[in-house]
Amino acid sequence: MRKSSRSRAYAPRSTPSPSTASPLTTLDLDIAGRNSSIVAESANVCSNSTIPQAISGQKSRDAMKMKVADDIVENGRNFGDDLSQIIGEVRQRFQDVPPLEEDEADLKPSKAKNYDSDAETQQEPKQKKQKKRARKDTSKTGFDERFACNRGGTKEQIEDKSNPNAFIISVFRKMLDYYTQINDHWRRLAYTRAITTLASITDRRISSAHEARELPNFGESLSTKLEEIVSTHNLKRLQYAMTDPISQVKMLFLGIYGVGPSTAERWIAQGHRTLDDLLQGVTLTFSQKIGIEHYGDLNSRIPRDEVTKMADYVKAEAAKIDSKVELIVGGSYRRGATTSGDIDFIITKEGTTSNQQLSTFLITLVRNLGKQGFLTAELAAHSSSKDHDGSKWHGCCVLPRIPGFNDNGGYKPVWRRIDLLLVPETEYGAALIYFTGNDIFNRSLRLLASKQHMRLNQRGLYKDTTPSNDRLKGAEGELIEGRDERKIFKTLGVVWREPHERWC
DNA sequence: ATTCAGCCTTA
DNA sequence: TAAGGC
DNA sequence: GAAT
Ligand SMILES: O=c1ccn([C@H]2C[C@H](O)[C@@H](COP(=O)(O)OP(=O)(O)OP(=O)(O)O)O2)c(=O)[nH]1
Ligand SMILES: [Mg+2]
Repeated sequence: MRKSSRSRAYAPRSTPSPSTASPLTTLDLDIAGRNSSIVAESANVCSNSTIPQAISGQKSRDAMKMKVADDIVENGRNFGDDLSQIIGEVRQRFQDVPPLEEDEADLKPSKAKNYDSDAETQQEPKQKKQKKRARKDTSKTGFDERFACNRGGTKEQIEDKSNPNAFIISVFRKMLDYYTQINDHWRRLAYTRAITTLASITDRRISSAHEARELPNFGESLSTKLEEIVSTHNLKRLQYAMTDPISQVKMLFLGIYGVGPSTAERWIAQGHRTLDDLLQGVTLTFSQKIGIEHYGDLNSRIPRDEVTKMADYVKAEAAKIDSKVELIVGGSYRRGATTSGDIDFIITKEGTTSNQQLSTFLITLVRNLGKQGFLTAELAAHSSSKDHDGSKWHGCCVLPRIPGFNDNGGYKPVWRRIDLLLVPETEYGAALIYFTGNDIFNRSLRLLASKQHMRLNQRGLYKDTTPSNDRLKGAEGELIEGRDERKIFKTLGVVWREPHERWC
């Protein structure tokens, strides 16, 4: 059932020929890439934390250089020089590297380890000071500022200049970046929240652990770190994180589309340290193969004007199939980003009430775009393999040569990730919220909904069947609204925010 | 000890 | 089901 | 990592 079920339908898995990186012309596709976003985490909290293009949670980032197999050439050039050096270092120092201390895992909370994962945090078991700060009474206003969705934020204000604790924030952000890359889910959440707290303080400087401890979202560990930052102007943990060879390798592996914390750590445990090692020593999934093959492309950002070109291309093709179908570019593009990690399309049509009514269109669109060489790989697509109503299509694409636009100094295909989301008109509003994000905004909004005994997902806002009662997705709950974006905000008591104000 | 959003696809 | 991703 |  593995390979067989997968292959049928429209497009075979792609046949990316490493050396021949020019998808166009080849009929049918070779699909590849897609993005891998590690995006930020955290529910409430946010204000002006996470960064759009600067950090953008993407796996990219400077440290993301990589070394690819010699036979794999990206854009005609073999890249990986400096990375090679880093890797080389890793190789050597590898032998006497401590067993990667704790775990940093964000896996299952199952085998919870009690001991602090931070060596430096080892403090005496000082009795917890009662920190039962009175929580904000939100019952009256119905407006809980602890939720990021209620604070909003624009990509501009992310660079909060004059904040008395700006330096502390900057260091915490680096820690956040680190945990984002290393994919430590919950620490990311914790740091995001702490940063939000600090960012909201505009009238004073926090300079001691004691002082910090009184703040929301600041526990023992973060308070201690804050003091260390203020007093020593440095943070050992960060210093270590940035230089630890194993962490670097983990980040390298996490940059591969289709590789998460579990796989990355397993490979490291098995002794792998470079992408070469992986190509030769492990069994890769289809996505991972493409992830490695197009490591550079897929970890690079897409300029806004290029996203626009891609959108035009796809829309034009869609119009030939069914002019009534509407395509909206969501994601960071809709939020006004100057660069995006991928391109996200919402596909809808007036009068539709189910994905099935759109699946035929999708299949045709994908087939046509594949024939043209625009789509180059299929990474996930329920729609094409099953006869039911698949709701999404994830793959890769390459913008063809456009004279005067991307052929300066010669055209070279660049693989980009593309996501298509099928949306019946009845779910348009909820889907728009979902696909516009950002992710933190969404989570905040959903958390807020749940606290009001409602459930928000990409299809709609539902009235739940009691908090404890259900929990089993069997109980759908009653649909409150799915069509209108604004109504959903309103029902939740959240002030309307334009897409560009949803950077959390 | 649990929760931190909620859902879809792949292997 | 575990893992990865949106 | 923090709150409950
Ligand atoms: O964990 C996630 C990831 C994404 N999304 C939503 C919000 C996001 O805006 C949209 C598209 O996902 P994508 O990964 O493309 O993020 P983006 O906001 O478009 O940023 P990028 O520029 O990296 O593509 O899906 C979530 O709800 N949860
Ligand atoms: Mg996107």
